[in-house]
Formats: sequence, C-alpha cells, structure tokens
Amino acid sequence: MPGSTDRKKNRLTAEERRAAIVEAAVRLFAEKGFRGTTTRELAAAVGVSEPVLYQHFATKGDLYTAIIEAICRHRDRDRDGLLELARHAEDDEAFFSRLAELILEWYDEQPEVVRLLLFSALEEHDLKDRFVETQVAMLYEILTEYLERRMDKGVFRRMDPYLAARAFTGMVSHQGMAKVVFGIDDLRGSRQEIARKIADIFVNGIRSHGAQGA
Amino acid sequence: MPGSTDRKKNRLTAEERRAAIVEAAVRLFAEKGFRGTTTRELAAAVGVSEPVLYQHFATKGDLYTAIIEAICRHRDRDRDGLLELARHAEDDEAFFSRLAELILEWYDEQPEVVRLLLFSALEEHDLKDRFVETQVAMLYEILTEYLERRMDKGVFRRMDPYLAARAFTGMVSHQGMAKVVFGIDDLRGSRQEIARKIADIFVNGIRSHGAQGA
DNA sequence: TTGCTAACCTAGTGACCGCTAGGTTAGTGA
DNA sequence: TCACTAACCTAGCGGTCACTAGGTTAGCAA
Repeated sequence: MPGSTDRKKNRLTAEERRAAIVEAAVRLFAEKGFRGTTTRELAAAVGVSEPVLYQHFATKGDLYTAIIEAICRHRDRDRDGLLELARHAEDDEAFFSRLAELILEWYDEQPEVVRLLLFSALEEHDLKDRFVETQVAMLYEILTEYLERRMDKGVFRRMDPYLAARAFTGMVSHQGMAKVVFGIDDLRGSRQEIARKIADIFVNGIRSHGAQGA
Repeated sequence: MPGSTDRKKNRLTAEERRAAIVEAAVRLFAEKGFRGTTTRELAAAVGVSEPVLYQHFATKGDLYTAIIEAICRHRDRDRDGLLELARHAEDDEAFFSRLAELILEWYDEQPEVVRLLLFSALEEHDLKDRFVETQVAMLYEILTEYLERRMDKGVFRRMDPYLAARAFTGMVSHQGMAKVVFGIDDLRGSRQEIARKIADIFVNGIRSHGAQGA
C-alpha cells in the first residue's frame, strides 16, 4: 500500500501531492495573484517539477478552481456556529462584540484568504461570486434577522436593516482590511477590546433613545 | 507651432500624446491590474504603436509611476475643502453626513482609482504607500481632531479617537467597496440619504448619553 | 512648393509564459 | 530479489511578453 504514514519517503501518494500543491498555491496566489504566479515557481514551492502539477490539474485555471472549492468547503463549517450564536443571543453588546471578534479573527488568521478574495474580485474570477453568494449572504441574513427582531421589540430604532448590517460589517472589516491589505495596525488594545469598542459604538448608534445605556 | 487646438490632426504634440497615454493607462490598469495589462493593448487603446509609449516612458513601470503622480496631484486639490469643512462644522450630523457623502462620491465617480489603489496594495506597488501617507493620513487627522474637540466639550464620549475615526470611515467606505469591487448595490435611497443614515448611526453611537438626540 | 523635424510605424529581439512528449526511478508486492 | 507501476524528471514546444533598431511621414516654416 503506497503512501502510509511513513516519513522517510520523498515520493508522496497522488492524494498527498495534490494537497501539497493546493496548499502552496493558496500561499502563492494570495501573495502575487493568479497572473503574478508562474507555474515554475509554484512547482519549485511544492518541491517538484512542473509536469507533476499537470498530472493533478489540467490547467492553471483548474488549480485555481480547486483552491476555491477547498476554501469554500472549509468556511462552510463556520456557518452552524454563527447561526447558533444569533439564535441564542440575549445581550446586544455581547452579540455584536462576539461577531466583531469572529470577523477580526478571520482577518488575523486567514490573511491569505482575504488577499485571495480581493485578487479574485479584481481579476474577475469565480471566488468572488461564490464568496458573496455564500459567506456574505449568510452573514447579512443573520444580521438583518437579529436587527429586525430587536426593532420589533422596540429596543433598536426603526431603520433599513441592510444599511445597518453593512455599517456594522464595514466598521469591523475595514479594520481588518487596513491591517491585511495596507499594513496599518495602529490601534491599541487586544482584538477582543477593539471588537467590544466597535460593538459599543454600533449598539449605541442604533438603540432607541429611551432604552438603557452601556 | 505644432499641436494647437486644431482637431483635424492625427498627430499630437508630445505633451498631448503623453496625457492620452496616461488616461488610457489609468483605465486599463484599473480594469486588469499592472501585470494583467499588456503594452500591446495599451498602445491599441491609445491608438498608436508600442514604440510611441516608450518615447514617453522608458519602461512599463515608469508609466505606472507617472499615473500615481497624476492621481496624487489631482487628489491633493480636495485637501483644502475638507479642512475648511472640519474647521467650520458646528452640527455633528451635518459634518459627518457631508463627509460620508464626499467619500461615497469618490467611490461613485472614481471607481478606477479605487481599483487602481487596491491592485497597487495587493501587487505591492508604490501607490499604496503614497496614498496612505497623504490621503488617508489627512482624513484621519481631520477626523481625530474633530472628535477630540467634541470629546473635550463633553458632547462625545471619551474613547480612542483613532478607533472611532476608523469605525466611521469603515462604515462609509465598506459601502463604496461593496459597490465598486463586489458589484453589490442593494441599498435603497440616494447617496445623500445613505450618507445621512450612516452619519446618524455613528453620531448616536459616540454621543454622550446626556446629550440631545437626533 | 519644398526642406526639415518631430511624431510615428514596421518588424523584429531575447526572455519567459503555460503546457507537454517521452524517458527515468523509487517503492512496493510477490 | 526482481518485476511492475505510479510518481517523478529532462528537455523543449509554440506563443506572448516588455522592449528596441531603424525606416517612414505628417505638418509646419520658409
């Protein structure tokens, strides 16, 4: 049986090699974009020759598609946790603070996915649409649902829930984008503290004037 | 004297041709990025042959630098108007609403500059640093100054002015980014109305709880 | 009308791109 | 030990890239 857990081999099984290629491709495409990455340097990063890439992926574009699939599959697992959080949330500050923290965490821990997504949007690849249709749509669904529920209770002021949702995600992800894309990281405090402060501004901004303060 | 206002000529003066090249380059680089744009299609877009490009710019990179200069010079003219706005502002809602409107206007009217900036940041070109050091720094200077002034007066709550400034610009520019980069434009209402609603959320979010409501 | 020159073009250059034909070898099962 | 095969490599294909040497011509001055 080829390719068990043996570490002495310098030949991998097809499955292992494929995974290694995808991993290196995510790193390189995130760093230099699709057009900016050559199959030569990709092969060098994996530690094999170019034809090995083409045994697993017919074209460079197919490799890009495979990466998209891998990322989307990985991110779909976050879905359930987020829905759970929204359903059982009772304290507004705590809910938005936790949500902000999760988003900031994403920027911190997966900057290569953020860059990949931006490259994809600018270069008009498919990841953009896949991402918007699944991840973004889910986040907005959760947010607008929560906001409308609290508006109905009179805790939040009546307003366009989509605008409010975008305002919130904007406050948070702009912070993440500044760090990942522009290298600006000048805010004091931990990720949790920053998330809490942003949530505080937002919740106070949409709360009915009669309701209790922070 | 060559190259006056005559429209029948199909030969331009060096100055006119140079300007035409820069104009076409801004459009193409914004659409497809630096790496994604070839000198062939650039020449075709201008309506000349490739060597003409190289009579004005020694390399493709030099042309990119020239574009950066042109954009930065153009945007520096907005500086005075913004400073004026901040100094004489009395009504908080009006100030932040106007500021939001100006930022949204920028995304609407110069989407190619936005894309150029993002490409530049991802591809690690110079426009990123030039932009951050001038435009972004100026905007944050104006915002933090205004915020600290209002905090001193007790109208706004005490908080990190940089975090508040980033939260505000985030709310606004995330909306612009969604439209320009991801093609999402689902909010109802005019640009002015959206700006007003965003400013409303922000000002209520940072105002002292004893102060007057909207 | 003609001569001059700045603006332009044709026709390439070497380098590197994505991709492939065909040969080599490491690791396994018998 | 040896044969088999899946995993690998060397060498190079046609095409396109950024860039250029050297010739052509439009448009102005006289």
